[in-house]
Amino acid sequence: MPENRYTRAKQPEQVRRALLDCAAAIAMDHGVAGVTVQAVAVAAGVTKGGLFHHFGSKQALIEGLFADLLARVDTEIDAAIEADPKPRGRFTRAYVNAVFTGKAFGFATPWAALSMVVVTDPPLRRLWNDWIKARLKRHRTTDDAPDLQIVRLAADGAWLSYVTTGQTRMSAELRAVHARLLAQTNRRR
Amino acid sequence: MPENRYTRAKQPEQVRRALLDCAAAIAMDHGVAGVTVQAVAVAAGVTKGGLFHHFGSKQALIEGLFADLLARVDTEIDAAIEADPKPRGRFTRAYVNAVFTGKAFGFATPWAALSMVVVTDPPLRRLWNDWIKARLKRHRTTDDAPDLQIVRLAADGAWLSYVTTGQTRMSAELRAVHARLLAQTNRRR
DNA sequence: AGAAAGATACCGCGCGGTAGGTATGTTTAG
DNA sequence: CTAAACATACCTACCGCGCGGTATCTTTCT
Repeated sequence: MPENRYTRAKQPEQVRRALLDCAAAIAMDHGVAGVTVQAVAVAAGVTKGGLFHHFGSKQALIEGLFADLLARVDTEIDAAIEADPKPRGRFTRAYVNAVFTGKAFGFATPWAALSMVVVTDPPLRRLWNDWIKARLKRHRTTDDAPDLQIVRLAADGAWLSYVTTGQTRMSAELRAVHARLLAQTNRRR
Repeated sequence: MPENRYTRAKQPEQVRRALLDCAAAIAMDHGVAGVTVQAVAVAAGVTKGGLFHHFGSKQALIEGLFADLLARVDTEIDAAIEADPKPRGRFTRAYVNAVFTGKAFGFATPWAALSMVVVTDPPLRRLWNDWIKARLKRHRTTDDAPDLQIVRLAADGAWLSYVTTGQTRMSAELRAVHARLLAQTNRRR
């Protein structure tokens, strides 16, 4: 039964998306170590060779995934900022909300797994640093204050705590922290 | 030239220590991915077989390293607490100082590399969770307050920020955060 | 003598990556 | 209009390497 396997519809865009999404999904529930070229390829219904056609190396795949995630975060945060009537702390609030309840890099997202390799991997680290640096510069008129910085750091810490506990749902304690941090961005100091 | 290779002085304690220290050193400047059984063994001047005599598996080695680090942190924090005259926020202050300037798991320690795998590795995660949980319970009379929790979270966030920037020295900005967090533990609320 | 400490040699596996083929699409010459 | 010519997308099969781990032997300590 020599059924021909070369019958795939050619939709490079869709395949690329599928590869990215599958990589994210695998990173999410098998850990970043589970993100092997093979696994991603078969999950996307493609072979390894096909994957390497879109991404020249595993590194390229990871960076692509990372960039994609950052892009989503960007749109999410921009939307939140635009909807925020109060100038001061706009970005910080958007950031905190993104971390705690965001669809892009909140809890229970591929971000959790990926951000770990960010620490290890210099190229990825650069991408992240550039991103946060650019955002801070862009919002320096509304968010450049020591107390807001601490709020953002605490959000990072909360996120880290959440990740290390490995819970799937957010604890009441963390929700309380969330509320408290938001309040802190509104308080006059 | 049949030079005899079995000339090692037998000091198992020292070898064990060397293995742990070398593993830490490698994790520190080659990343956690560089911590291979072979690399650790040769760095400690031992063969793989020798290593496996002390640690039955790689996992055991990692856990041993982790436990060792935690023990150092413990003594460091205990000392700091004992030297602190003011009851409220004792542990939080000790924790913050440990994170920012501590010898055990401050910046530029093997902790940076290791803490990343803590997130990934369930057994290690348990060890960490148990540790912090026990400490918090132990100091609940002095450090169980929402504002102190936020201070600790911010310290974690600062540590994360430091690690992701990959700097070897602490920036002036982070030093300012350090001071600010310490001050926050003393403030009456 | 016997156990602990360590050395040597070897294995299987799964990984990232490559080589070369075959379909499907797009452009262009007659 | 059509068919050759080329480019893109994807597949199959394979490779080398380095890893964690094991089996077995030799030396040293008590």
